[in-house]
Amino acid sequence: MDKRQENLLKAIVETYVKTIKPVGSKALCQKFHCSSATIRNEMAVLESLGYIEKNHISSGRVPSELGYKYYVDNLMEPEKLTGSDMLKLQTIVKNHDLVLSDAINKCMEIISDLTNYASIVLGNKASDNHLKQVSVIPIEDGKIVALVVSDKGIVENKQFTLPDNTDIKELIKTSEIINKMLIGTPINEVAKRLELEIKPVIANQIREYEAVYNIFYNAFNDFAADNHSDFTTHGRVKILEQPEYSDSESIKKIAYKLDDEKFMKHTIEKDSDDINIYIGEDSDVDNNTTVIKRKYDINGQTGTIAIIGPKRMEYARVMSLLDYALEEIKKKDGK
Amino acid sequence: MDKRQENLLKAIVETYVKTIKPVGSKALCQKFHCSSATIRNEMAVLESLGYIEKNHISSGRVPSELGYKYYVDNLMEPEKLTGSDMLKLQTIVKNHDLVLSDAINKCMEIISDLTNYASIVLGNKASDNHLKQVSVIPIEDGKIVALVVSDKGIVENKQFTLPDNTDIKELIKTSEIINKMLIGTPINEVAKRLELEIKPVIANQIREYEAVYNIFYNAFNDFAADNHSDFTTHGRVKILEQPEYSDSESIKKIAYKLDDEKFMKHTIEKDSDDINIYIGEDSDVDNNTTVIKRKYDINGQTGTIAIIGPKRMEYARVMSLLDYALEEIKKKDGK
DNA sequence: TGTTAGCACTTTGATAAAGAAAGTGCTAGA
DNA sequence: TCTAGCACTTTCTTTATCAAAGTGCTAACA
Repeated sequence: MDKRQENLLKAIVETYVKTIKPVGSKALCQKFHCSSATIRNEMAVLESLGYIEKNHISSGRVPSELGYKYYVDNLMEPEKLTGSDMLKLQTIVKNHDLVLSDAINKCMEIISDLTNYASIVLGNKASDNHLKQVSVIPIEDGKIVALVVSDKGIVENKQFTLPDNTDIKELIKTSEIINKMLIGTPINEVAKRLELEIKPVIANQIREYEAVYNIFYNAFNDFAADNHSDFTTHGRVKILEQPEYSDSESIKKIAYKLDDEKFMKHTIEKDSDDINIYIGEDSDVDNNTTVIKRKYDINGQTGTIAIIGPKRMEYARVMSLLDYALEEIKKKDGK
Repeated sequence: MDKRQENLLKAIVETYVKTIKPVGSKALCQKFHCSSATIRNEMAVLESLGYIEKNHISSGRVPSELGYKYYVDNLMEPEKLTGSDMLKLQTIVKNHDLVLSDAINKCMEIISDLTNYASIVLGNKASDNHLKQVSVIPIEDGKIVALVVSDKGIVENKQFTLPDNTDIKELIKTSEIINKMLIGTPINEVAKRLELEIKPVIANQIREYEAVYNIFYNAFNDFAADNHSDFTTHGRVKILEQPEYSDSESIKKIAYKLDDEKFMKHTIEKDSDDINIYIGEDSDVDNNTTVIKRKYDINGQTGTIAIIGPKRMEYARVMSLLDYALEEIKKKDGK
């Protein structure tokens, strides 16, 4: 591919992203100062290389998956955000006195609004959360709430009906023992240590220790790997405005995928790179869909954010929006 | 309307619900032991009364909104559930040792699965929740988590960055004061009492009392009226299987509504009757949609459950499913 | 007076035909 | 190496046709 062919591919991708219509040779004459026939010849080359495709023999060209990939890897230029886009993100970050995770969520909500793509925020992994405190609070009707708080501020709670013969005091005593012995343990390892270290200890001190043990065991299991609730989606409906999802079959497909938390988590956690762009087939969502995911680490708080939209995505703009949002948040969180 | 006309309306509604096709006169001959012409004459009467409609001059008949209402109020007979339906609900209620609210949620999820309608569970109102405990837990980076627990077991948590000059001890001391003075207060009144009763008290005892006060004020405000998180939707995607939502415009419309928590809460809370059935226009969702809502009170735990589906809903079956689920839960919770 | 057979009439929905629009590939000449 | 020209292809839209389904009405019947 020579320079002109690269420029042509770039122009085809960017025109198609804007117009959503297959790009014909005539449309690009002006930009390249040559005739449509010349463009057609070059297009034939790009097509033989697999970067662009035709829907049918006499239609304009559409970027192929390979074409998008080449564009993203080699041709895309960073896009300058509009003042309005920047302002909206700034307003969020500055005006509200939000903690980090709320600020990230708000920003991703805004980005989803601005672009009509869906967005996802996935917080720290369970293994990055360490036990800070467990407590037991009696509520009405002989029930209790077990609370688990991690050092990152994630809170999980679960209600239990207090088994007969169990004294609330025994639960509280056990929670104190746990707090003494297990603080700082990665959340997903607590259940194991509970069995190995706590159970033998309470066996001597607590009367109904089996029942008590089970309550804590269940509470922690809910908070264990892959099950913590620090996962938020925005714009699951907004994305339906994209014409790629305008027939009911596509709508259902994308809606089901976005609704499937387990699947989305897996897609977003699968590679360990800082930035991944999964285009079409690679997205595992739908041949027409792209997932852009990106890790963040702001003063030790880590997580992943992702944007889900059509393959025909405004790649440069999305990258800039994510950059800008993370930078603004970092700036503010630092001060 | 005489008896035969009522039976005819009943047959039209039930046939249409099953077949989703306008009901012609021929289809009902057998059932009524008469000719299609007779049925046509009776249909003309029902149409003039506004209970059924035609899509076009030569199409079969479809129940009108008024027709559905009449059916629900006067003609519908309680439906015997299939063994399989009952079994699925029983399995949930019995096998898992779930607390009440989890059991209700699970059941509504099952009902949504069984029917392909969406379902909603709305727990106790903020005013039914009374303060049980507030606590402050320091986490990393000088942040804290403020926890509010109600007597119904609802837990809300909010992170704050600890303002400079604020000592965590002052926060904890304040939380103890609140726990001493305000336990039992309806959650939505706490913010007010905080200002009137707590603020003056801590003004003398706490150094940076303004900052401390603000943290608790904000924490409670989040838990106040209409903002508590005890609201769950199931089957927002499942409902798209209904042919009423098969063109993209209808899909988007229902998806937006179901995604709008504020709107759904309002729809489900608006009347104070035990059971309300909002058909079509009345549902405020969509002319093709019905909302069935129903309050429950199981041993003092109150709330509302709702089913959202097409106007062409299996009314009798849904009512029976809701009845059965609530009864099973009540049975189990009592023992 | 209620019921029914018969028939003309209407709308829908599927299928096919026709023509315009958009765009390509290829050839030949500059 | 570029370009003008042209035949060719596919899609999209419009129009026509025809069977299917169902109604309303009339007239006859029990």
